[in-house]
Amino acid sequence: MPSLKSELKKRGDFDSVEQETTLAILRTSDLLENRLARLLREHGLTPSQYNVLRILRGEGTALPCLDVAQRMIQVAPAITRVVDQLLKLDYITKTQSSQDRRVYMVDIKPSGKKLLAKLDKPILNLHANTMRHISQSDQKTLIRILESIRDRQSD
Amino acid sequence: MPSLKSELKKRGDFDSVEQETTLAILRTSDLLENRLARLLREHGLTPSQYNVLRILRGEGTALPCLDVAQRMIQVAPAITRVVDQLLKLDYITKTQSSQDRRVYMVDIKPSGKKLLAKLDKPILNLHANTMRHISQSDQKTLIRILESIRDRQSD
DNA sequence: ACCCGATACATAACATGTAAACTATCTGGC
DNA sequence: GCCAGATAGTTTACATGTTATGTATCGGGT
Repeated sequence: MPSLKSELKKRGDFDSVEQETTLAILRTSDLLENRLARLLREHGLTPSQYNVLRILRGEGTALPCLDVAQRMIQVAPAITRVVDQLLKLDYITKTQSSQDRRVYMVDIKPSGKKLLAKLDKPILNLHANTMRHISQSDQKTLIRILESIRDRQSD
Repeated sequence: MPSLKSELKKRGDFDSVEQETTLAILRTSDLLENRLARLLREHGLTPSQYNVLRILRGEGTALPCLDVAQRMIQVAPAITRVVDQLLKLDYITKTQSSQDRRVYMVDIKPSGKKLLAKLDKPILNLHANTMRHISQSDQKTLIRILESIRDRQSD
């Protein structure tokens, strides 16, 4: 563990470098989430709905609800509702599996794919714009450090 | 709370380094948020409630609701409810200002300060543990890059 | 064949974020 | 003074995340 005590004294608002790092990540994430949410809202989608569609398009085949949940790092109840929403919006299908009747397979419809296709470029632009002042080298550094933070976690 | 962080690395034709950077930030933030939320929950607090208490303790004096909201980068309606919750929990006070009767000042009570004092060390430990494998130098790099991402945003 | 634990979802209850509309109050210009 | 517009908060409606709990179904061991 790094030298906590030496840093404790003059850190101003922060109790430790670790805390400052954490807050920096949380704040930045919040900013990015909001920007993405705003863009998606213009197209009538929420971030969760968008993520489900992205997963289904990426997979290229129908998936059980829980598989979608797993890829979104989310819990079952959240998926149930998002799937319901997307069904209402007519972007996906949901069919009970005949092999295992507990399972419901969801798949993206052409209308969903069309919507995603319309979103691809604006979203790419959004991300490019957000990072336009950050060098590729800094971005790679960022990715590397963040990855090591995530990978080293036990739970 | 999921805890299964499958790092799927699929590169679509519209992916980019910028997008990867964004996703890295969002995923890491999600992880950190969840860990903090779990710790706070053990003490009966939500992250929002904790943040309000932290702000009030840090300020050292009563604040108008909207000032609290501003510091949390949140919108008014969210604050109204969190303040209500904290009132019910008896951790804060809320009094109408006599100068401007539209304004309601909120302040932390001794019970709130006591709770925060109990939380300080566990939270410090949590952050330290999360970052235990990350060098101080990497953390500072991280903070610098994230800061420049946030600072360069127009909105 | 039957029961019991595991699995896939769904539902309920709660907290929070967002936008939009509403109330109360203040303030500047007339 | 009075009124129009701004400001502080609240309320409402909606989507989502969380935990706890319920329901249907599957599957293995006896």
